[in-house]
Amino acid sequence: MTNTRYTVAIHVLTLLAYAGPEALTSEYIAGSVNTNPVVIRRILAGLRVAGLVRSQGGPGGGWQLLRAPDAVSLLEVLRAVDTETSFPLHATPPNPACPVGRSIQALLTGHFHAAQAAMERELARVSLRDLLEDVKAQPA
Amino acid sequence: MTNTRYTVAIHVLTLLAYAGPEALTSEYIAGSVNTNPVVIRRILAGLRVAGLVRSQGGPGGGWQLLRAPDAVSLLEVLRAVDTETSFPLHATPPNPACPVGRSIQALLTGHFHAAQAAMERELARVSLRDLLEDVKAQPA
DNA sequence: TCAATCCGCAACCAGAATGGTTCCGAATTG
DNA sequence: CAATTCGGAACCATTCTGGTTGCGGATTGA
Repeated sequence: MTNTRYTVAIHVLTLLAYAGPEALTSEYIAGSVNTNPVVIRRILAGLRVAGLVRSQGGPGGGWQLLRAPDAVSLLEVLRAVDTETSFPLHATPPNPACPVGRSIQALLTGHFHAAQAAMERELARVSLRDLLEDVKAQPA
Repeated sequence: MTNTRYTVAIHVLTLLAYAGPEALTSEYIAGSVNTNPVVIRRILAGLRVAGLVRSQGGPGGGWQLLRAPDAVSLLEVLRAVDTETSFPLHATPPNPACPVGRSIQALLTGHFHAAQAAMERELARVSLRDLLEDVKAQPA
C-alpha cells in the first residue's frame, strides 16, 4: 500500500456517485483527479472487475457506478484495488536453525492479521454515501 | 509500508531479547535473518535513534536491547522504523475547481487516520515479551 | 604496541514498482 | 462515415528496495 491507487479509486467512485446516472468519460474524471486519462482507465478497469462500475465506448459513453453509494464501503474499494497485505514478511526466509528465525514468521502473521482486520473494520464503516454527503455539505 | 524492514526489526529485537544481556554482532544477527550484516546495521541504527538498542564496537561488541521486553510494543517498533502513513493521498493535488476534488483529501485524511489508529491499537497490545514467550514455547 | 574485531558510513548495483505518456485498434453513436 | 470513447500494449523517468563492497575508526586484549 505505498501507492495512491486506493485514494484515486475512492475519489473517482465518489465523483461517479456525485454524477448520478450520467456517464463520465475518463478524460473528464482525469480532470478532477489531475492526472492522465489512461491512469484513470487502469484503475477503473480493476473496479469493473470487482463489479463496482461499468464502461461504455463511443460518443456519450464513459463510466457509471453500478451500485447505490450506500452499498459500497471503503473496505470493498480497498479489496478491489489492492490484494496485498500491509505487512510483508522477510525478503528471504529466515534461518530455520535459529529458534527465533524458525518461528517468527508464523507468530507475526497472526499479529499482523489482527492489526489489518482492525483497520478493515474501520474502513467497512464508511460508505460512498458518507463521502458524498460530506462533499455536498462543503461550503462552495 | 511496502518494505520488509518492520518485520526484520521485530525479528532482530526478539532475537536480542532472546539473547538477554549478551551482545550480538550484526553478522550473527544477519545469520538468523538470512541477509547481509549491513542491512541489519541500517535497521538497527534506526532503532538506536529510537532508544531501543545500543551498539558497541570492537571485539566482544555488538548490539543489546536497552529495555525490558515487556516494555517494547510492536507499535513502538513500527514508529521507530517507519514514519510514513499506510494511506498516501494523490500523487498530484486534485482539481480544486471540482467539488469532489476540492474536498476529498480532507475527508479521506480523517477516515484513513481512524483506520490507521485502529491498526495501531492492535499493535500496541503486543510486546516483545509476548513474542519471546511464544518462541520459547515452540517445539524444538 | 599491535593485531583482531566490530561498527559507521558512503557508494554502488540490479530489480521492481509507480505514475505518466504515446500510439493505435475496436466499438459505438448518430 | 466521422467523431467519440474505451482497450491494451509499449515505453519512460523516477523512486524504492534489498543487497554488496570498501574503507575508516574505535575498541579490546594479548
